[in-house]
Amino acid sequence: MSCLLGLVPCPIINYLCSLMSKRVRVRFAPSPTGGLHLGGVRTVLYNYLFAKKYNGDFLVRVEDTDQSRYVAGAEKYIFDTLKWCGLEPDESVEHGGEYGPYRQSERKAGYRPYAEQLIKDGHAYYAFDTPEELEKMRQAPIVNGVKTEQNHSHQYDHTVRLKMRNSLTLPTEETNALLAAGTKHVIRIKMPENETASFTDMIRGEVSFDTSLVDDKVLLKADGMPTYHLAVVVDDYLMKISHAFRGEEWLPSAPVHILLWKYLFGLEHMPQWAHFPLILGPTGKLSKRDGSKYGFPVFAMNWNDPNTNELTEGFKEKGFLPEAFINLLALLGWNDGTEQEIFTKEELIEKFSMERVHSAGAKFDYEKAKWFNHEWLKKFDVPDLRFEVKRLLKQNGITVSDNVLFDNVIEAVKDRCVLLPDFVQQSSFFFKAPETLDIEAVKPKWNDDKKNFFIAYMEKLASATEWNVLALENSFKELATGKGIKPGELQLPFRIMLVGGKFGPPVFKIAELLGVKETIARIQTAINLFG
RNA sequence: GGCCCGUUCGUCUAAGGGUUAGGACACCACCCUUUCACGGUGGUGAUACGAGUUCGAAUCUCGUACGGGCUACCA
Repeated sequence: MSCLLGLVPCPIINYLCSLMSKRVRVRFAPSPTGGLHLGGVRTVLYNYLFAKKYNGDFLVRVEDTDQSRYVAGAEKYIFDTLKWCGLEPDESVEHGGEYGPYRQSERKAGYRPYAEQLIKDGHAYYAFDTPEELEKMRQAPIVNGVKTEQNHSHQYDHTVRLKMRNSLTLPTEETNALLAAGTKHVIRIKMPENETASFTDMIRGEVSFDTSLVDDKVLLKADGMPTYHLAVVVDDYLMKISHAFRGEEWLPSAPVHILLWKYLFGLEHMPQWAHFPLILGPTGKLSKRDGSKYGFPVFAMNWNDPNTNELTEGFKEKGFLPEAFINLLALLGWNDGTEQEIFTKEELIEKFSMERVHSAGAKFDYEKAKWFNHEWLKKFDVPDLRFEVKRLLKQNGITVSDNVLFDNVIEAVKDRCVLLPDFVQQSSFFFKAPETLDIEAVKPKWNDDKKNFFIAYMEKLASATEWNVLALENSFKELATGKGIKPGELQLPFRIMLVGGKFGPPVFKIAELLGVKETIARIQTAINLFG
């Protein structure tokens, strides 16, 4: 890592130089094991924003090398999520590109040579230990043969590797014989002793590790698949990744990756790294369980686990707009330094900067998330909402035939909706007379005077020459005053007649949109009902 | 247990040695509105603790406490 002159060890200059000297290429590497949760989507988002900001490439490759956890359908789900969020990759399984294949399982054969090279160079070794032997090793150092809370696991590291069955302890001939016989084995990295592995995190600054304290991670599994550690380094190199961003949970494995870069390709080719803070739930790291427990989604879209047949609700189905979703996610751990909170995707791309991402974890607040959606609903114009609202109404058995009315209704109603499904309650009554009226809200104060008022009002409406909010309101108040009733006392009954309940836009606005015929019909129906 | 990361209102955060520690969500009050909202005005509310450096510390250093992550042939 050096800047152009190679003299000034300044991270910022190095960083700027790296931006100038190579094309920005970032990647997201999901494992197809389930739904994409908030943290996952935010990782995608920050990767995407960074790539787009510097006119770079955003690549998605799939980590499907753990077959025991592979879930059919999860890969498609992940790409569907990216599509919904508007964060589509430039290169991926689905989008093609010149660095494929983009599934690790399809790259399987390519990883072993790198692991073998490490062995040749003395940085890795074959290990033949069986699961039972490993278990025995982990039990061994425990005092009095008892596992305790304080001392429960033991690493496969420099303190024990010379007591295990591997190519460091076995004679060369025996190792070769075992390999020739096709004995199950893994390849482990040989972590050096007393070295410091360090790097400059774009968010946290310098982070360093004592290599003596890191274990000899498996690089190549017995089935020939690479572990994440080998795969991420090899693929990032081959795919020319310039910046690698991932969650904070990866920070402890950084020394392994740093060493692999050093041994395999040279540290000067290692991407710039940043580790994002975790997104926390009410009681700790946000988990799938938090969703059902506290009643908010944790996945971007509905995830139906084919193994358990368990459905986890998503933000999409809950009624969030994708624009609001990425907005709220972007602000969970980043801000642009001003007081602006509502950002379009284009603004986020323009203003995003990795240096302003927080280093501390952020607790997810569902109330604030809903506020973002509300703001976006208000910000949206009617045409932006037609499709979704129509779909929701249809789902609830309401067919819209009058498109002019439909637009007017959306306009009248959208500011009072927080989530998309709120449109159903707020607008159904415009297209379909309420099936039940909240009689209890009217009955106690209902009397003949009021009844007569509405009978007279119907007549007045029937002959009205003007049909708009102002005219309706004026004639209503005139008539009420003339009959010696306070107009205010009549507004609630009028609302119940038209809407069925105590909600919706201003009552005269509703009457205006409903039109003369429907308004009179509803008053008549209600009068009959109230008696 | 070991290693790593972190710590400003209940929550998300601003403040890069000098501010009455600012904003947003939530909450409360009032205004608007005789529905519910939107909107407007105001209010309650924070630098984890202890040392040190400094004329001056939320800010720099150290320690303590607390929280989180990792410690798999999972990613």
